[in-house]
Amino acid sequence: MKTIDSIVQLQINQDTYLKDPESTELGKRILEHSILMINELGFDLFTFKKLGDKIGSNESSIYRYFENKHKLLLYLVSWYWSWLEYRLVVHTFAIEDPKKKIETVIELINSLAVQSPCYPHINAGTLHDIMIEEYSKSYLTKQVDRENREGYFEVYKRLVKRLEEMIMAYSPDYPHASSLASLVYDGSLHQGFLKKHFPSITDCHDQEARIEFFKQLLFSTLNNRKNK
Amino acid sequence: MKTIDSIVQLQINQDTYLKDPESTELGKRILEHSILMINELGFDLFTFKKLGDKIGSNESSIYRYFENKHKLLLYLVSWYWSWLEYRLVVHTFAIEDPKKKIETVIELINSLAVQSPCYPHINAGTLHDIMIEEYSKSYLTKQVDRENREGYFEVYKRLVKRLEEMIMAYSPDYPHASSLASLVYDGSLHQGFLKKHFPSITDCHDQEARIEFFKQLLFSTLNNRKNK
DNA sequence: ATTATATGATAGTAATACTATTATTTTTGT
DNA sequence: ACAAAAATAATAGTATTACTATCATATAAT
Repeated sequence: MKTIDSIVQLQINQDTYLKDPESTELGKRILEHSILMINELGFDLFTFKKLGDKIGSNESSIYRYFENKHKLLLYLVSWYWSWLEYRLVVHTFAIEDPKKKIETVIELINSLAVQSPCYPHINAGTLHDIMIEEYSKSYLTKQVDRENREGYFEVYKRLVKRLEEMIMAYSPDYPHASSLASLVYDGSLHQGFLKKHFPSITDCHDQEARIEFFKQLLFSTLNNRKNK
Repeated sequence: MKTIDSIVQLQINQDTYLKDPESTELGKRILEHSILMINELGFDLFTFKKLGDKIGSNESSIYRYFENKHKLLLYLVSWYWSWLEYRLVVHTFAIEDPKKKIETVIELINSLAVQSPCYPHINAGTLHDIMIEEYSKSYLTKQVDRENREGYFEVYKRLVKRLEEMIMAYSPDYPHASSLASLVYDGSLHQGFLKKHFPSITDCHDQEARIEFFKQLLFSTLNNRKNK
């Protein structure tokens, strides 16, 4: 019997691509190897030319799938958040206890990425590394406001709002639920970066430590407020 | 009588520049207008050619001060952190109460940048905006480990450690002092970005709200631990 | 067998991120 | 005031990037 995960299709914003990369073999090769290459070279040194050479295809063919590498990054980022959102919903839906719900979210955000059976060409672990090293570049641009209006960041904002709602369910009188929620998402990736490159300014040297850190942070903040 | 701030010279890592931009008029013009231009165009579209045109100087002359625009960004970032470090030390040195010390740091990090009288050509407000929009790009590179070894991020790490020490003085048994400290620095800039571009996922719509948010976050976390 | 459609190969453009060389101006030391 | 040194400007040139355009070929669908 198939697991639920292996029948799930993720919806990615159609404006990120010209031609759906999931619809062809070449498209999937583009996704697979762009993830590996961005991780190897870094986003700045990654080019469609190099990717074409790697997969034995032509630069011009890749341009038929993605307008440019920025859009490809937006695609990958959306894919990552969509996959996390799916797992988050599945894992928290049936939970009644608001505290347990929040704990589960923190665990999911900070766990090493789980591979999706439906997308064997997308290496979730490598994609998670890209999120740590390159994610900010997808929104630290001069076009961020236009792209935001055009809906490129919807999944991410929805994810933050889901956590925000859980926080409000747990502590209705806490006044900074959305800042706290966005802090957990951004902070988790940032602590992941520090662990790799600036270990002297973080104590979260593995995912367990990170989970502990954020759980304690969040519940102290909320409980303290409660008793106020 | 001169204020103390107007006799202070900031020490910037000498490897960020080829020729000290503070030593000449042209150097100061480079600093002044690079800040304005990076803010206007964004770091990605900013080039030495455009800067040269703007200040009526030649591209090649700018290359004599900075190896490339990445090094210039490292310079500006170091300048920002150095100026904050200086103000932080001055404002907290004489404070005895560990709680008051931490509160002061959070206020300084989240206050609109104060102009340095010694550096009229460096617009601290604009530089703060650059920190919000471009700072991450200074370390999200493939050379980050080498550059870290070469000392380019020392001021920043020292700043984090200063807050870390204050946290430990306040709560010696808290196990995540450095992660909490780095979270405050990174989180403050990130909340600043959200306010500008993704206002729906933050409640910190002005600096007072941000200060309140981080103070409450930090002291709840630490106090909860204390009573444990 | 014909025709769409997808992919590949090639060429070309403007901009970027420089390096190198030479000319001109400014500063300074005597 | 003048020569030497230092700083800056002007010009040219290179490899790479980020594309666009055109045309050829392979594959699939009717």
